[in-house]
Amino acid sequence: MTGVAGLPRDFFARDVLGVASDLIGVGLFVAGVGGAIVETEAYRGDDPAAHSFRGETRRNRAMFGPPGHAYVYRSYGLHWCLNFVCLPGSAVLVRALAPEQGLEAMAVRRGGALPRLLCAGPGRLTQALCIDAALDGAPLDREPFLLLPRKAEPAIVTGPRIGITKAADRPWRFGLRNAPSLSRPFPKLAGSPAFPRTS
DNA sequence: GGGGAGATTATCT
DNA sequence: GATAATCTCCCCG
Repeated sequence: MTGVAGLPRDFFARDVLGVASDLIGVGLFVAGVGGAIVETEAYRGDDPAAHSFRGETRRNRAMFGPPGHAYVYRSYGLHWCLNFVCLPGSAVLVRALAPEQGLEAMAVRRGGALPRLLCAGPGRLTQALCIDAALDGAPLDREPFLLLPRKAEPAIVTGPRIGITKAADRPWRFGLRNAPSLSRPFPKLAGSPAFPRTS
């Protein structure tokens, strides 16, 4: 098997929306530290919110490379964010994990954060897993990465992507329903009993 | 060459 | 809720 470890060959070489959804529940480990992916977002080349929308730059070069590799970029000058490259110009942002392995290492790297907050956000999970520019463009089927297929069909919820202004209405955020480590809750459906119109 | 926005987060009010 | 931290790219001169 030559694909990403345990995942079907060409798992990433298809529409980014399907990849983002199918990544929920997949195990992500870096040097043995990590857990199950519980939140992702899809960014496509024809999507004004995507870094690749205006063409290739030094920062986004990995987004135009082969599928199944990492795209790591610095966010707001402080944090690193991890993406999985799919078809050229498209990628999945990994936003949150449910911590499983290496809890102590994560806690040290995260300054003693509560377990629920170790990997609950794109900047938090990269800090917990020691992901930075050194892994930009790295293949996901080799060390230090390890990806393991999910064991059961997860209950997936969707909603608008977080923190963007362009194409903000597209529901391209995917999550594991009721996961404690989500970066933020998913919005309830409008008109549901949880949100009575009080006007 | 300069100013502002951005796929964020910790800390304070 | 508001704000600071301060990298990279974009757009306008």
